[in-house]
Amino acid sequence: MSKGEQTRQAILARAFEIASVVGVSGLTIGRLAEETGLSKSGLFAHFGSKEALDVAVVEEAARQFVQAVMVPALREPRGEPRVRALFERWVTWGQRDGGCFFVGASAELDDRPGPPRDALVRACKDWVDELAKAARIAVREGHFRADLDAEQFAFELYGIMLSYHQFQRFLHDPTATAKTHHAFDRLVATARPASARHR
Amino acid sequence: MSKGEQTRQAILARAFEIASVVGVSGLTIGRLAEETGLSKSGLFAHFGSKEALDVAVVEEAARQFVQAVMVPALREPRGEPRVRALFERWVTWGQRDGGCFFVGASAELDDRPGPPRDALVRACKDWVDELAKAARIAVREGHFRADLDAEQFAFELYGIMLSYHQFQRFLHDPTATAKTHHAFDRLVATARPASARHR
DNA sequence: TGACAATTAGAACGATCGTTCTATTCTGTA
DNA sequence: TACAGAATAGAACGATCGTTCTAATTGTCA
Repeated sequence: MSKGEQTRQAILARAFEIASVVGVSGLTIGRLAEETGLSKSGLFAHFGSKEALDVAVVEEAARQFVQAVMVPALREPRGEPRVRALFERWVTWGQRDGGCFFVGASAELDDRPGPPRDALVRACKDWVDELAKAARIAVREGHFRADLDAEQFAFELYGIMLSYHQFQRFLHDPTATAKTHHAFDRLVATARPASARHR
Repeated sequence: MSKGEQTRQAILARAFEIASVVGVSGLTIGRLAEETGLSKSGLFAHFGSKEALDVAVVEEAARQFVQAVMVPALREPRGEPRVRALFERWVTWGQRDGGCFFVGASAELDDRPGPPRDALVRACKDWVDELAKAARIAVREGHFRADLDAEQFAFELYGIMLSYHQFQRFLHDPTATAKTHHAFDRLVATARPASARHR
């Protein structure tokens, strides 16, 4: 890895952390230069524009998300265990400083068309597809009932995660984590075949 | 209403619209002055600081939410119909320009302590309490089962709404509305007494 | 109607934004 | 080791941010 790519990577790592807290547009080239020990222009040269930096930050976030959530969860056994692992690691991911990058960025960019938004939409869609796919596998494994709507399942799972974020990080509800797990357990219980719907 | 309060109100109405689209910190005094036909300083004098303006915008949003969602829904019959009305009007509220103000503002302010955040938290908590209260009434009316956890119900309802917002406004999923209603129907079905859990 | 207060405009402030130059320092290779 | 190109620094740009003055205008009530 050349010197340039090396510092570029260091910049993005810090940029991702900052943007998780203050948002994509709250991330400023001046502050980022300060915190990485570079000059504004020196840093700027790595990206060419703020918009390109934003895109790179989104891609860095997606990269880290894959490493922290998807890769480990996909090592779990197919079916319900994997669905549960995906969810658990997702929740853990949302506990880092500034909360889930994607939750904040989605709300920020939903009315701002352009490359950064496009990159973020792609990442989120991939994630939803991954959740639905895991649910379909659980159906195939017999853990979930045959007529389960996997995309509907992903939609509702996503909602639980968003609600967790809202109650935990914003409302500071001390029972947020407990509510989140109850909601997940309830959702999974109704996804199981009628014969296994105990709990 | 004096001239001052009159223009102040006109400013806030426009400010709320703008902030719904570009966020609270995206709302700029210069732009707001431009769109209301006032000078920057003339407008500024009504609030004294940007932070005070932000608080006023949050309060204006809460005022409009009460009028558009809560007041009409509370005229519906107690129990499940009222729960349904609250949810339906909530979804409709989220379809205005820029989506639900509170969804965007919550993500924006969750890491920014201060009066604007405090005002927003109060408004959101009031709303969660209202949802839980409606669920408790539905229990009392016999529409929902006696051992229902009303706060858990409100948590999950909130999640469905947030997921709707994400899938509709951000991911542009054409089935977002259908998924939202399915999720709501499923949630309500599991809230009903076992004897009435058809559907 | 006249006078006092409330309201608005206009100009300017320092700070910071993204961006563009030019110049300097560093790195990798022949 | 010398040289070409990559990487970084520094200064400056116009624009816009929130804010503070002072001055002019307008509304309100005796």
